[in-house]
Amino acid sequence: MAKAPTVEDVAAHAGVSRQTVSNVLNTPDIVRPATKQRVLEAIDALGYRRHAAARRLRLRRSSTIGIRLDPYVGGISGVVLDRFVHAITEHASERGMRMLVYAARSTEEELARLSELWEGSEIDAAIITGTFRDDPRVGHLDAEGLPFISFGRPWGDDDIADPLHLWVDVDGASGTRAATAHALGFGGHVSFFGWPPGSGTGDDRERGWREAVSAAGARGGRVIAEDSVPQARASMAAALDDGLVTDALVCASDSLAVGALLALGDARLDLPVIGFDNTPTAEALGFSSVEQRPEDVATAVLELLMGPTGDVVAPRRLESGSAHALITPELIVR
Amino acid sequence: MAKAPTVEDVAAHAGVSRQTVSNVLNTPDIVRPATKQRVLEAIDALGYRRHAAARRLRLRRSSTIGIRLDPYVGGISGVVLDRFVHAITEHASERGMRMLVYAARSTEEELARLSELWEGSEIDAAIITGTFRDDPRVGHLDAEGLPFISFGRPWGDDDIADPLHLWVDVDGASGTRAATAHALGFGGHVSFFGWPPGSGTGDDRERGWREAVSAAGARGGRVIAEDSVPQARASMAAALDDGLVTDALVCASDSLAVGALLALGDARLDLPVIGFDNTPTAEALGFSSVEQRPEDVATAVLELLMGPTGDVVAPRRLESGSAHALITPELIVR
DNA sequence: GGCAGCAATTTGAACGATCAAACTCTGCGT
DNA sequence: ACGCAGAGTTTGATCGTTCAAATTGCTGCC
Repeated sequence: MAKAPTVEDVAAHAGVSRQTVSNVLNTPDIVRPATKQRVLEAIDALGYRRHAAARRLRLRRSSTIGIRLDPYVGGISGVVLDRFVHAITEHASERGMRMLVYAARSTEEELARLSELWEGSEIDAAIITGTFRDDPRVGHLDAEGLPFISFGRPWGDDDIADPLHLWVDVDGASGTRAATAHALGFGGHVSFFGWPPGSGTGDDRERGWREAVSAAGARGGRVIAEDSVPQARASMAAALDDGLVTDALVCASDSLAVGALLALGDARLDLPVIGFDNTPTAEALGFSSVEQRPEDVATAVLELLMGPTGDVVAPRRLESGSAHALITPELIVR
Repeated sequence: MAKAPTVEDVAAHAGVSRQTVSNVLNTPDIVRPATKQRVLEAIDALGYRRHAAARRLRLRRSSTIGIRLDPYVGGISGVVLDRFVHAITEHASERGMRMLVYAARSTEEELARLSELWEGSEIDAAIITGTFRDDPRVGHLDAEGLPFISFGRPWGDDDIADPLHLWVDVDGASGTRAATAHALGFGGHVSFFGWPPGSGTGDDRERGWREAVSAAGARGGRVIAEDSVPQARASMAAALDDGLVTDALVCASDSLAVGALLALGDARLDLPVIGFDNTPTAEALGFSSVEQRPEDVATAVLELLMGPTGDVVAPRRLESGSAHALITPELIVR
């Protein structure tokens, strides 16, 4: 292809100067309409497009956001993140932003990559996911001065009133509450199938079930397993052997739900099982599941990071109550 | 944070000139060891990092590759692509390349986005996926002069001897051949569950089964369904009603396999089912499946696009037989 | 007529890196 | 003593854009 045209070429073609072309693109209001018209025609005629690198150099901003692609670990649940990444890419593009992805196998590697990208001015901000209590990434990124936001709350003592950083999360308790309310339509004994206690996310989801059950004056048991189908199947099989009788089952994840369904099948039992994450597997096997709404998460993330309509990174201030967004998930009934 | 140091700052700190610092970074061999040492120490002391935008502007190359994030359409199979994207991100980073993702809802939108990125010098090359016969993207990208490679073959009359563009694909026939060979261990009647004819990928996978069955002097039927679990379940139920008797089943996808398993369960039948793509669902439900090896695909893609070890985009020439790579998939037995 | 005031446009400089050409220094042969 | 080769290093120019300051052209007013 021929050399790409520059502002100078456009200027010559339109019979104006460099800066006027720049003004047409950046501050069109200060250019006389007739001139603007001529410049726009020249841009069109030459097929001019701003050179991204030159612009970035001059503006000292890359208009790019970094996000990690998590390693594939097998299992069912990468999908929520993948959908989130897709949604954020779409919305970022609408605001003139680009998404740069990086791969990392560990938190240390992730921080190394992020420092590299930030110090090399390749990104203006980062989105981190799967935050946990006392997450080392928070301190590190704060120290580097890299603006960031997390999908996942800090899980501090009071993450809402005393925000340590910007975050967006899904209200897990609300999801299991809705699931439990729906499940109670099948009978008064609704059990919960969750993860070992200690994970913020898991405890939150269990709380929703507990609240809904007690609010309805109903009852239910609680079964625990690690988040893998075989382990879930085994745990649930044991629980059934031990005489767990229940009218419906609310699960902390679709993996647990699949394991439960398999165990129920083995025991020739059939009862409603509700999963969490609404993965393709839930859709394929046809069980109900709580949908995290990654689209809404993506919108909220950009709003906190760039303001309601801006096209530059301008993180919301860390003030009590306004530094986060809590998305209400939706129960998909099947 | 303080202003990031530049080459000039490093130079001053080390008592040398701009260019010497640049030489230490780019052509270390021509710098005297003692000088190099001093410069490296200065770089370390100041925490210097090259400014990506400045470098890109001067070098007229972005060291960035664009790849589309496919919209989430539901169903089971986005996973292969996600794993591929992850793998390519990892390997690209090892070669000093970055991956920029973009979202598009249609082929037209994809081309618009790619033109934008290419004309704005944001990317040096693109990777497209899911190519089909007479894919409009090929002509368009060729016309624009954007170097690209596809994951998925062109499906032309002779895509190997007369390459239209660079491509890497998985040898589907080889996968189903292996699956069928394994299935024949369960009896001499192995059937194939595939998609309606006409899709290159589907026909290719069917061919592998056909070849393996006839090579073994065995027999088998052929059932067809669209790639969705409910449709697969219905088609397979009908086939079973019609008296399809078989010792094992080889499927064109994990979606079909899940549908088949559900139909078999309904009919109280139990026979080995082998899927394709080795999705998390196959792992979760515990059926065998053909693994596409996205890692190998990623390596091959970069090799064709950048040469065996280069760190610049330098597409392989379009010569018969050397413009593609065909990856042999692996049967995962469960 | 002359000039203030303003809008529209132009010119010079800068962003931070690398290439190409110019320069310095040492060692060696004559 | 002089010139030359070559390694090592420095200086000037450039990539394409935007900011800041300077310039031009016009209107209205005294």
